[in-house]
Amino acid sequence: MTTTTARRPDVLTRADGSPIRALVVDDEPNLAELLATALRYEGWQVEHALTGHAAIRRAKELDPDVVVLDVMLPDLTGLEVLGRMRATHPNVPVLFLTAKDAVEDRIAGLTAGGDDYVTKPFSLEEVVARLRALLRRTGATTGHQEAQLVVGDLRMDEDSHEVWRGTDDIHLTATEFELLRYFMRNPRRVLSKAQILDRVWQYDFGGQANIVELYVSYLRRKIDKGRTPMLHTLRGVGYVLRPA
Amino acid sequence: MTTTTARRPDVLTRADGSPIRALVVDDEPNLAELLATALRYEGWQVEHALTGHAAIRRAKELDPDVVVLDVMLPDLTGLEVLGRMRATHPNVPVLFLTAKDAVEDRIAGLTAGGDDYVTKPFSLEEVVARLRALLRRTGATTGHQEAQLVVGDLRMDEDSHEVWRGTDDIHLTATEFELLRYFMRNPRRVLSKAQILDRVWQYDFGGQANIVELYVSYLRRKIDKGRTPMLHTLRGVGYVLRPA
DNA sequence: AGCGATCCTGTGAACTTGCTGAGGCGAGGC
DNA sequence: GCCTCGCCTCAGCAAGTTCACAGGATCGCT
Repeated sequence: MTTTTARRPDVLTRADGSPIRALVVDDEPNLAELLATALRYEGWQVEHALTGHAAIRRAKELDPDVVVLDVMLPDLTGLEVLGRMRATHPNVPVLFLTAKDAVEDRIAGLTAGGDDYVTKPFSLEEVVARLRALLRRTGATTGHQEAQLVVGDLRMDEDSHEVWRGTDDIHLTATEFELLRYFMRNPRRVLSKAQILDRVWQYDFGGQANIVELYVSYLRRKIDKGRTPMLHTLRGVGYVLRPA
Repeated sequence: MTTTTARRPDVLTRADGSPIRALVVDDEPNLAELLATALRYEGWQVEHALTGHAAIRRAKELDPDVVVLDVMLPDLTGLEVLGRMRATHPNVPVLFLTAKDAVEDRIAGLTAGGDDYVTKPFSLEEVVARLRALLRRTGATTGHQEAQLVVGDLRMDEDSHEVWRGTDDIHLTATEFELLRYFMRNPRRVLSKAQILDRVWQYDFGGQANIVELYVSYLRRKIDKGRTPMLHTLRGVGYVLRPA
């Protein structure tokens, strides 16, 4: 329970093999904690800051590989923080968090430098996926594979959102895609419905738990139908994706 | 972890392969930051100066390959800066930024030497495209291709603004052209509506977000109608241009 | 076998997202 | 000054997606 590395086949690291350093900037402690936990679980080293000024200061000390930045901070706007941070770290990629309905929450320029953003409420899988995409682009290294996830004859390209089983390509909706990505990032590992709900659905989802069963059912129809099944149910425990 | 190169197939570099050096001169910090971010994303090394005097000084030290110069600076006029800069760097190409309603004869004088200008508010794609055009003329090199972009049987000549699909030539309006250029510079890559809006529309565009859908619809009518579609929608994610 | 718990999936409603026709507005050409 | 063209808004429709619900199937246990 001490080591936090090599839990998964696809841990990203810095070029020298040391852990990715992430800086989370959000003034909402619960949300920041949620994010920090998820990122630590990726094997990354996480710091967090509550204000724009604190963020700029921490960035100087930490020299982070990636920054998660709420655009609505008590003291500075996202663009201001970005500008000041870019003065010392011109290339660090930033993932912005914005409210969905912040009416004309001017996002202008936020993605101009290849940065990205997600709207609240988000799912952790999505945040992690986008951070990984940003890191891949700026040269963090993974043991072996690149933007493709492969389990058995199942293949997923995270960048283009394409999925194949063998030679057939498979069209998935956004939610189905995220669910499958979660499975593919955790092959041969049993995932409970609660875990799935926490990772794949938005953090404020308040619906029925059987939504997971429903989507597993959709997925099976698309990836297992007429083939050797890869998605298995462990009654009372959860689901597992196993190579055929 | 600091490398910003080789993200795209068409990165411009200096003759010896080192990154392009750009100097951005504008007294408006947000705008300068926006430009710097976009140019860094092109893989260039960017410095910026807030005043004419600072610009002249930085130019001497930096020996830039290209300069982006606001004609309205607090201390000197564009012409003055240009003159002094040309004393030390007679050939460096300059892209001027001017207000829409600037006096035209002034600009005529400024661009006489093969330089170029764009009016504010501009779109990042336009600025980048013009800078690339200036650099091409002064001998910066790109890996392989020249002023032509090719994706599948789609072909675009950036200099002449001509576009062909197969043997048919296609007439596009200015906005359609920029949108397609953005797609063609990022083939097989999913582009979100936000990214597109950020890059292709003017930075102060405050209108309806569905303008992107509208123009994608126009583009499809012109390049995909009656053919194998190349422009695909990924619901909830964005659009992607894929060779047929 | 029988029983409860668990899981699967068809149905349909609500909602979201994307597409496109109609039309207003302004700039530029004639 | 009129006409054309390009840019854009708006609104309605179409299609795709998400989700609740509930009845039926399956499983594990006794």
